[in-house]
This record gives sequence, structure tokens and C-alpha cells, in this order.
Amino acid sequence: METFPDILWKRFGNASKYPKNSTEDFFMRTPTIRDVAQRAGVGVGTVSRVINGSPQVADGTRQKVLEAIAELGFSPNKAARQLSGGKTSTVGVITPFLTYPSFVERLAGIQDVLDHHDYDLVLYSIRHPQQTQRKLREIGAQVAVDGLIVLSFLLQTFTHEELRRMNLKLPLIAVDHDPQDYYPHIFIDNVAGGRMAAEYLIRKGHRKIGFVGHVIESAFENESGFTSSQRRFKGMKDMLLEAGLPINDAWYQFGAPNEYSACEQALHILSVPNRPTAIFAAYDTLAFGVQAAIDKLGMKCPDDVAVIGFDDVKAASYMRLTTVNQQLFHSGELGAQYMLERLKTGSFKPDHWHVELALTVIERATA
Amino acid sequence: METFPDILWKRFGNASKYPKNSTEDFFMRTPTIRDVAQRAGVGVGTVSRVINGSPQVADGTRQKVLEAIAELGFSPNKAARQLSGGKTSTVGVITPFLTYPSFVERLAGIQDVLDHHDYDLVLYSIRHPQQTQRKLREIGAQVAVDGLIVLSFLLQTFTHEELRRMNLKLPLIAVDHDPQDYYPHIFIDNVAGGRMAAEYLIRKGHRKIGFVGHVIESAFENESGFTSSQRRFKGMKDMLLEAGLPINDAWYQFGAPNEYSACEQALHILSVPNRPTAIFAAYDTLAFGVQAAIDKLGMKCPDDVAVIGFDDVKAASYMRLTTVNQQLFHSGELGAQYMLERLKTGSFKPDHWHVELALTVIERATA
DNA sequence: TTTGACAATGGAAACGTTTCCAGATATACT
DNA sequence: AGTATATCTGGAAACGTTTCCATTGTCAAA
Repeated sequence: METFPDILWKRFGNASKYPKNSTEDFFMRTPTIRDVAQRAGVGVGTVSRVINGSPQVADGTRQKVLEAIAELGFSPNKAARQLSGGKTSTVGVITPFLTYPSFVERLAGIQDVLDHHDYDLVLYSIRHPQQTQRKLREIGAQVAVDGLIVLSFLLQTFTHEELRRMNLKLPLIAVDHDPQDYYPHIFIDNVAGGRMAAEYLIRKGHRKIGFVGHVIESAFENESGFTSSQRRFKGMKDMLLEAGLPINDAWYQFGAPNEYSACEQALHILSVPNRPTAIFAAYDTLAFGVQAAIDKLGMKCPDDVAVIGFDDVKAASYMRLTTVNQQLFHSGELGAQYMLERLKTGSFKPDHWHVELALTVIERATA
Repeated sequence: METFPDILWKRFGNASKYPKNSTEDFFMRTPTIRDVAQRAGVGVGTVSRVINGSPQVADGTRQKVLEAIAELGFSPNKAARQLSGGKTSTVGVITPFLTYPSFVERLAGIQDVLDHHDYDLVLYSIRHPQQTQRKLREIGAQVAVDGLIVLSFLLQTFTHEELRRMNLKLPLIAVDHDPQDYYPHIFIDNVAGGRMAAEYLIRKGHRKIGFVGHVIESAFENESGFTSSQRRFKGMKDMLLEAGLPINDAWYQFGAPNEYSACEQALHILSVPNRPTAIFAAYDTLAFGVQAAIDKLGMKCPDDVAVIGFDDVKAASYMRLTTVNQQLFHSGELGAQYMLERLKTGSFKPDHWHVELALTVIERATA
């Protein structure tokens, strides 16, 4: 009971270490650059040059080689390529082990760009912050990727000095990362985003504004820098103070980053005697929970209580949620794009060192 | 303006092709197995044996080697390992380019298992079905992965014969795949799942049951085998017929696989004079859209119209959605687990050839 | 003491590329 | 014709492992 590929693998896979003699192997081996060279009647160097698009090849020769490649169905072996030339055509993405929709959308953006440039994507995940250093060291030492995109978490513990000690020879770019000078990064101004959300609600006539956010409890989340909820909260409060609007701690609740918890929190907020007329949720996912709470209390969303989210994940548009767009997919695209450019040119463009993405309030049905 | 790693990379990275002479390089190179051997005063073969856990090493020697490895911070080069031994410690996952939550949960399961076994995960995505063959061939030829997990789509076009022609030497396992005899696969009985959902609603006293599903429009979706929505619909209809309940085509709507579209469809269904009292949504995401529609019409979810979904994605529990659980995360875990076992033992266990996962109705607040 | 068996070890060859250098060929200029 | 220059090409060496074979050392049995 074996797959067909299995049988082939067991019988011929990784063999061919000995049968060097017979020119025409009865069993088809995976063709190598040598086979191509022989077939085209040229040297291996020439084939390599053709593969890599070197201009130093006569047109006629190139033709012959390309034909031989096509006939044999040759595709260069990645490992050999990497071992010899130091290039893997692979980019790593390292993330906390989370499945937030926002993470997925960013990843999709990265994948999309890499795919168009024939780069592969290796996904690393970090479960515990202590793993981070070891993992980075491993990745660096194995030379399995050409570059690394750090997605949605903060390398707080990795200072300049520590990386120097690690001797990590790997270009790094961070997507969704607080501004720091150690690596290029793509980021948003969460405080400003909080202000924008609050400002929008104020402009809509709201004077009592609540907040549902993410409480930072575990050491991991803390060290990983999941501070966006806090920043957004700060931005909102700043705005409220400036506008001279009331601050009431009973209107602000923090909990786990999921809809269910957000629903509970919203229920609390909406049960106080002097309840707010609008709620700002730190993430869209939390906003969905808030909507559920409003529903549960028999209230109407835009009229009794307005809701604004943050992120603009795909589901937000389906749910007609008013929210702050932060260009999730695009952030991934940019990260990948800059990384590829870095790999091609040898250095990051100064402009790509510190890239802030614009935020936009998207007005839909909930506020 | 360069990252610190950048500078190192440019100056020393991939160099060391020449400085063979001086025993003590001033600039630290990435240590190789030879460095370890020298430091431990043994041969390279011995170091290799230690790394790979061969019993053919004296304890004392092993100690020395391990120490040298630790001191130098040595980590074996993946490319070299692969080129020589044919093993990559990497498993590929190939999927249609989609970001459905169900896909992500399966992927998370895979990632989780691989991570625990020090395997890397390479993510391939297919945008057009025509790519599939080329992509598979590439993956096979590059020998960049030890095995391939085909996730959430059907290799309909790849018959036994075609794969034989491709000479694909790669163990394959499919997760969320219709039963076929060509590869091992993990699957669910979608028809039975549809029956279960319908049966549940009937048991709850419903006699008029609607359906919101996914219309198969594009060639890609068609060829990729996105037939689960149809199967679930068939199961439901079978059950209704058996129970002698009414069939009314106005109650069944099909559209794009997102909340928004599902909302529209549900609005249609609930606007007919003789509307159903319960709706079965082919996916949880669609169920969320149905709930939105109910809300919009000023109806109450469990009382006026009941809703049952399918998949039991994470969000379903937050949303208190009654649904059919299909063990998404677990399906990924199993796929990865079986693949690793295959890689270790050389063949898939007969029991793992054809694995059906149980379905369970999860009763929550919406039906 | 000799022999045989076996465990432990060192090191060469092989994996399939890229890159560099030297050589060959063609072209242009004296 | 002879020389210089530019273009093209072949092939060896190198990348860092694993694996196999040969060699050494050890111990038990004769």
C-alpha cells in the first residue's frame, strides 16, 4: 500500500551515486546541469550562465541550451545552488504563533509578492519568547533563507548589541513593528490612529465614548510588544482630553483579544447607568464582539450605540463595520518588495528604512 | 544606512572562499563541521555521526564533540546536508491562494506539529489551476522539501498516470480532499455533514429549512474541487426528502463565499412570503452573513430564524454559532503527523491512507 | 601468543551548482 | 601578415555535509 511516488522514491530516489558508467541510464534520474551540458554539446559553465541570464553567451549557444533544458525538463537543484552560490530564493517569515486575521492578511501580501518573483516562503513561528534568540540563531546558521521578515511582533530583547554578538548575517525587515533604528521597518502610528477614531466619533456628535481593548497579561505578549491596543487607547484619550470630553474609567474595558471576550466587556460598559453612546474597539475582531453585545441588549448599532473598529480586516467590510484602515495586505506586499530589492541590490534603500503607512477612517454602517 | 547584519553580510558573508591559510581567522566565519572536528580533535565523520545520533561513537568522544559544538555555536548547514544526504527537514504545504479562516486553522495544525519536530514549513500557493502541474514539477525537481501536504483542494487533474509521467519523487498527503486512491488523504463526509445539520434542525422542530451556499463559478474553483458546499446541500436535501419535509427552491441561494454575499442571499430567502424558519449555511463564514441579514430585518436569531453553520472555525465559538465541527486544526495536525511518520519509516501506514474525521453538531445559541 | 571479530574512527568521494581563470576564436587596427 | 582587444567558452575548484570503506585498537577465544 504505497503511493506511486513512494515507490519511485524508494527505488531510485537519491540513488545515482554509483551508476556513473552507462551513458544512458535505463532509469530516469533527475537531470542535472551536466546532462543539459552534454545534450547541448557545451560546458557546464555555459549552461549555468544561461540559467542565470548572463549576457556572456552567444545567442546560438543560448538557444541550444534552452532547448536541451526544455527537452530534459531540467530545473536547477535548489540545495546545490544555495550551497555553491549562497542564494536560496527563499524568504523566511517569522511570527508569533497566532492566527489573527490581520496576521493572515499581511502574510497573504507577502506571499503574493514573493510568488511573483519565484521566491519561496518559509514560515517560522515562535511560541515562547525565549525561543526567539535560539530560532534566529538557527535560521541564521542554517542559511536556509536569504532574508527574514519579522511579522507583527517586536524584537524588543534584540538590541543592536545582541545581534552583533549573534553575528546574524541575515537581512531583516519588520512589518508591523514599532519604529526602532536597528532594522528597516514598516509601521503605523497607533496613537494617531486612536486619535482619528475618537475624532471621527466626536465629529459624529458623540460625547461619551467607550473603549474595548486588549489587556496585556502574559509575559509573551508583553515582550513581544503587543502594545498597539494601548497606543490606540492613549490616542483616543488624548483626543478626548483635548476636546474637553468626559473621561470615565467605567467605560474602558480590557480583555482577551477575541470576539467573545469583547462581547463580555461591552456588556459591562453598556450596563453602567451613564453609558457611552459610542465604543471604539482596538481591533476589528473586538468590534464584532461589541456588536454582538449591543445586539444582545436589544439595542441598535448605529443609533443606540455606535461602533468603530481598527484594522479593516476583510470581514469588516462584510460586516459593514466602520473602522480605521491600516493597509494590512499592502504592508505585507511592501515588506516583501523591499526585501527583494535588498537582496538584489545589496542594501535597503534609505527610503525603505522607516516606512509609515497612512491610516484612513472607513465609514460604513456602524458609526 | 544599513542594518548591522547587512554590513556583516557584505563584508564577510559568503566569503571565506579564499582565506584557507591562516588557522585562526581574525574574522569569525560561520563554523563548519570541519571546525568542530578540529576543535574536538576528531575526524569529520565522527562529528557527523554525533550530530545524527549514530550509536557508533564512544561516549567520551561524543562528549568532546558536543562540547566543541556548543563552544563554537555550530549548527549544520541545511543546504549541504540536503545536497549530500537528500534530506531537507522541510515539508511543503500547497494550497489555493485563499485566506479562508478554515484554511488558516488547518495550516496552524500543520505548523504546530512540524514545529515540534524541528521541521520547517514552506508555503506554496496556486493562483491558477494551470500552474499546478508546473509547480508540482518544480517542487519535485528542486528537491526543496521532503514531502508535500496538499491542503484544501483537489488534484483532480492529476491522475495516477500523469504523476507517473511527471516522475514525481515526493511523498504526498492530502488534507481536506475527496477520497481517491492515488494518495493518502484526510477527509470528511460532506454529505453526511449536511444530513446532520438538517437532522438537527428537524429535531428542533423546524419544518421549513433554507440553505445558503457557495456557487461554483470560476474554472479554478471548479477544477480545484470546491464541492463541499454542493455536497452539504445534497445531504441536507436527502434528509429533508426522507423526513417528508417540503422542498422549495426559493429557500436555497448560492453566491460568493463571504459574509457580505451570504447576507444578501439570506435577505432574499427571508423575504419570500412563506419563509423558512431555519437556515443552514454551508460555511460558518456564510452563517455570519445570515445572522447579519436576520439582524437587519429586525428578527431575532434563534427565535424567528435559527441558523446552523458548518466548519466550527474559531470565530464561531465567539459568535455563539451552532455549527458542525469538522476538526480543522486536528486535520492539519494529522496530515503533518502522518507525513512525518512516512518520512521516518519510508511508507505510509495503511491506516493512514484513508482517514475520515468525525463530524459533530455543536449546539450553541443560534439554533 | 596468535587469531578473529567487532567497535570506533579518519578521511575521500560524492551530491549539483556557481565562479573564476585560462584558453580559443573572432574582430579591428597597424 | 601580425598584433591587440573583445567576446565566448570549457572546466576545475569550492560550497559543507553524509556515507562508505579502510584502518586502528580492543578484547575474547584458541
